[in-house]
Amino acid sequence: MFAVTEAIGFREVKAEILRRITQGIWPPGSLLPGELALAEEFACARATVNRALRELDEAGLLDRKRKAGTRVRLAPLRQARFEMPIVRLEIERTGARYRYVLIKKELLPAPDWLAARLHLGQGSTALHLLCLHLADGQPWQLEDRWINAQALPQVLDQDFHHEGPNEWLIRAVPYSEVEVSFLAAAAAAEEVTHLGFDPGDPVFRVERMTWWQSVGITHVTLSHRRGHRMTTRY
Amino acid sequence: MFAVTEAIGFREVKAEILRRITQGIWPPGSLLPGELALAEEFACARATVNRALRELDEAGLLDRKRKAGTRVRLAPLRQARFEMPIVRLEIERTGARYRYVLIKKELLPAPDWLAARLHLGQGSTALHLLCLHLADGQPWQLEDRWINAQALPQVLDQDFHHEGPNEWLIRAVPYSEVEVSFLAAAAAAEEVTHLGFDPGDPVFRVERMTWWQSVGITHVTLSHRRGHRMTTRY
DNA sequence: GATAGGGATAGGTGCAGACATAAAGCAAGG
DNA sequence: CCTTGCTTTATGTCTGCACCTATCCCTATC
Repeated sequence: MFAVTEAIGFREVKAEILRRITQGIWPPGSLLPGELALAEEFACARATVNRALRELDEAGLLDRKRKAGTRVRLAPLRQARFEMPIVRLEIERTGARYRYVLIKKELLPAPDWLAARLHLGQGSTALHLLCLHLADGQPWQLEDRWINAQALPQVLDQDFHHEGPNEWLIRAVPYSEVEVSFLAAAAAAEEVTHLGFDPGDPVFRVERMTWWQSVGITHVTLSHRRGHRMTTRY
Repeated sequence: MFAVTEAIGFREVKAEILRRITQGIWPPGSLLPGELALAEEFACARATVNRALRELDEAGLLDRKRKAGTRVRLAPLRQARFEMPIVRLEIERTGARYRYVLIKKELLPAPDWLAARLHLGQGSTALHLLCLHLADGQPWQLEDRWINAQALPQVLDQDFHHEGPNEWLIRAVPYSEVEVSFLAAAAAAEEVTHLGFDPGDPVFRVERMTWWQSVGITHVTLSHRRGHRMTTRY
């Protein structure tokens, strides 16, 4: 038939609005036209404009309030998003051969710091695991994990000699809340022994805690090999 | 009139689907009913189901493909999102008094490593700045910044004695691409001098590079005070 | 002048229907 | 058996419409 006018998609609307923001046509703090006006300008439905604006809002570039309208954020919210895949996949993706070693496994009364952070009651017991993940035989990541044995009695049936607790937990246990921290620390004894650091060397650590409906499930400290970086691009 | 049946919102649909996933009703890898079937079950429009599913997909819990349908991810994509506010706001939010000091400002030929990482041509010049951000008089963050002086000639008119380059850049310069890295490093001379570290102490560093339409704008290394953690909860 | 009430407005979300598009899977042909 | 191409189908997206709700802001009142 006749050439149909290209349908305007939310991506195009989003791109154009982004352009106007980055090029200063709509400077920081300024008020954007209403959704209806934009829909008219772009010759599309308001829902399309809405989605574009909503995504830019989520990306931290806009500030939207009912009745007040949509404004360009004074300082764009800067955020970084990191993917943290399972170690095995991360290693295999580099082309290296993955190997896993269980170094220690012990059932202990939960230490105070653990009880406090996971909100455990007095006298709780926890399974403590120390595991090493290797890439082509080289130490890659040391995993120091505590698992709430009350909340997860089935954990005692696992031997964790051939599969890390990480992958088992992901498969077997849901979580509702997570806290992740990144930090730099001086290499401790176990990091010296298993990752080849010298005492006091800077180590990049990730700490992760998870809860399921307010009950603490697990706490893990992941220590990375020398020179490890967590990088993201967007 | 008569009691109107509560409209089903995408949040409710999302919550119910999430419940079925976390409680194992729809185990990892399983195929969910189609959007149409779900819309019928929840007595809502397909668009509502679509939004719920789309958000769960973005959260990394689902894997959606046209024609193939929607599946529960075998391993939920684990991701962490960090907000990185402007240092001043971060400090003021803790209730502390913010202070900023310019330590060094020099115009230099871009060093090779910088030229390589920002894709600068031979013989480029760059403005090098060293700044300290303090909270209640205590060093909080050391900012070691390089700015492409070719791409941003107006940077030479700034004196940066009363405002950090960070805030000026945010206000004045757009960017199209960003790379952020987190890492642990041994304290270097400047970190020892200005942040009170002992030589070799572990320092948490953030490196950030930005480009505007493929031309490098700035590279910054942010070194944090002792014990700094980057934390997120979700 | 301070405050409480009441539009008017902008975004938030819902619905039903339509077409677009990717891709799985079957079928025909080599 | 392998490749190519078609059909089918689930998701992706858009359109218009409607109603809800938070809020700004103006006005009436104390």
